[in-house]
Amino acid sequence: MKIKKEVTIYDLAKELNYSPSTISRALNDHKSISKKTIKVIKEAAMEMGYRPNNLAAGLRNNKSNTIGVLISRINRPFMASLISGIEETARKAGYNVLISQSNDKYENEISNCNALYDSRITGLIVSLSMETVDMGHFQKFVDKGIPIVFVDRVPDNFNSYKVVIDNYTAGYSATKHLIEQGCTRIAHFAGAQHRNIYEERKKGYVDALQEHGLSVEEDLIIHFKTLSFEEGDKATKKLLKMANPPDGIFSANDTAAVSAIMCAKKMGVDVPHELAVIGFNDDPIASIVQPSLSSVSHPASKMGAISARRILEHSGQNYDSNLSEITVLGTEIIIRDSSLKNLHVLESKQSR
Amino acid sequence: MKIKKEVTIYDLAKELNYSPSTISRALNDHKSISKKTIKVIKEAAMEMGYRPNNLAAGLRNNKSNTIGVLISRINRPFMASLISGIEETARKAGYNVLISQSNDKYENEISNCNALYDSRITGLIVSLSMETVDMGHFQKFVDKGIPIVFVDRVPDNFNSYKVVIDNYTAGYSATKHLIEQGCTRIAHFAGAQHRNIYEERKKGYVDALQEHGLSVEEDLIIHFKTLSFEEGDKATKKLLKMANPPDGIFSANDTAAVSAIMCAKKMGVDVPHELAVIGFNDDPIASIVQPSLSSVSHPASKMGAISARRILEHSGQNYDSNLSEITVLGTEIIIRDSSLKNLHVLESKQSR
DNA sequence: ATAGTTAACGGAATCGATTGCATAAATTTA
DNA sequence: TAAATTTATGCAATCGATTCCGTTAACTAT
Repeated sequence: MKIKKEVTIYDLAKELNYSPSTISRALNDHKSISKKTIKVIKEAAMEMGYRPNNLAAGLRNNKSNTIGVLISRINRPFMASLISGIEETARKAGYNVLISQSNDKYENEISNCNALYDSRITGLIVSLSMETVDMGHFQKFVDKGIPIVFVDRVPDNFNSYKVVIDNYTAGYSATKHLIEQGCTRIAHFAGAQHRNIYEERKKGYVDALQEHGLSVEEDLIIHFKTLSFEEGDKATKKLLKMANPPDGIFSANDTAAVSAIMCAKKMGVDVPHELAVIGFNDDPIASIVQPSLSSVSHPASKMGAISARRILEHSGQNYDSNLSEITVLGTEIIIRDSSLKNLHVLESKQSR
Repeated sequence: MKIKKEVTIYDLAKELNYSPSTISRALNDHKSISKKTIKVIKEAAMEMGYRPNNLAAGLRNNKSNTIGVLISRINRPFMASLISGIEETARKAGYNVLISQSNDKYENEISNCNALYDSRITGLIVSLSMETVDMGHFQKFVDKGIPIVFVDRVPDNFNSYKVVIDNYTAGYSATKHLIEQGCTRIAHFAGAQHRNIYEERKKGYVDALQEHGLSVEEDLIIHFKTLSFEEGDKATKKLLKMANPPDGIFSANDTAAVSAIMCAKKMGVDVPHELAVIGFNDDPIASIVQPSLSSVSHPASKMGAISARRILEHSGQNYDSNLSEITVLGTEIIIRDSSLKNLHVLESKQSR
């Protein structure tokens, strides 16, 4: 197999009798090169099959036109959509996207962080691992002036760009929705409380209860480790066996919410009339499960796009150094069957 | 904000009174450097916070220890798991992963392909876009000796590594399963026939019918464009309204299969007794929908891991140049409620 | 017409790691 | 002990693009 040699700006220079400097400038539309020369050079470059060597340029400029992404897991609907949004935006601007997953392990987050750092990424987009508390591994980026955008799972003790949703309001609204549907004993499937998103969702839940004159019962707040299907199943079983079981559940994610629905059905508990359920994320499963799951929809892809744009803006020319800019996006309560008690009441009235 | 300067091998050389060559060799465990010197240099490197500059090394070696991934869409369960497998394997070997999605557009595939090429990736992992027919854009990789691994959606006219599942057998088995459950008029939701996976699944379907003495009716084979939920809903409606409707459906993906189940329920057709359904991919929704969807499970993450390993092996030293190595993985029929007629028959017999 | 500008381009250093070749020292062999 | 190896290290070119600093020529202003 013959290996073709790559065309460089030196080859172009020789061919066209220009210096490499001129070639380089022409290819970058430098103002001090005449339009005519630029045209000639670009055409020759095209014809000779010239392709820029990003590594060489990166070495010289000490950056690689690459955005690094550091997340917990790729194969979660939210994360996949997030990446999708990042990739789309980045690529349109001619940037590459490097991904790495921590699998929610602090150690992996550190080593991936270092690997991305070594790759001279232009900026870093992070959704923290479940375990992460100390933020030391991100300091080197700050020291080097490399922008970091935290998405969704963000730290509260680190000054940087942040792109989040209003978890508090979402939690409040979801809970309020259940209250409006007539629930009076609402349980909450809470995530790890050192992660902002879960803490805020819980706060919204608590405040909604209190502001509507309902008591907050610790028994009804289940603290999950991973909000998995299994955990949800177990928690639901326990709740429904209580002497005074809840009539509603606000789950901090959809996986656990779906497990609650399925567990309730298995136990002969009617959803939504005996137990109304609302989840979080609006995963694809939410509209498939029966009764379909009400949920809070998350603009995942948009969050990715915005995060990428933050980095592009930061490395652009007209960049206004305001490192702690926080973007808060709205959410939407998607009401489906799992929480719709009122309508049904209405219907049964009509059918009498 | 103060920007810290990076430590290079020259800094180490000056500090330790060695030449940069020695530093470089020591850091790479070159045999011609004494273990003592290596130890001294590595410790100093650690202490001074040295981090290798991948761009410089990449420029010199004309490769970047990076695996490029070119897929249609990230936010599909199968693809997300595939990437997850690639990333995990690559990172363990110290490789980075660059991702790009074509959104199933031929044009995007070409431009992403070029972008990855320009990034001097060590190898490329591809799952073809729905539109791709011509393979010209991959030739430059071959010319440069850069390995390409096609995964899942592979070409049949291009000599390269391939990692696939046995789609024919899977299609055959899925159809056979329906036949064994007593179905006699089995419809097929077929994908774009120029993509190997869909063509082979259909072939398996056709052969299974014929070998079991069932006729192949063109009316029962619906050719989809994207196998979306909407398409599936429409197709199911049409099928069930036929004078002689099918009693089984083998769908080439789960999305369309789920839509069939939901459509049938809406139309009052009992699944599985009046209509048995089996899908493909074993997406998370398969176990959530009711009745739960039988499906063919795809070892997505494993396929990703194997693909990555192919590239690592290729660029390793003891590489045996056998460019057309094809890996075929097995699949598993996951039987759930949507296709289980026999058991039910048994149960109803017992209950008499 | 002469000084002052501007436009268009070239020279050469630079980014940081790698490596073929050369050399010096240490060790073994004859 | 001289010669032949082996071991450990240094020199300097190289990868390809970028950019600071000139330099020349053409052009403008006074």
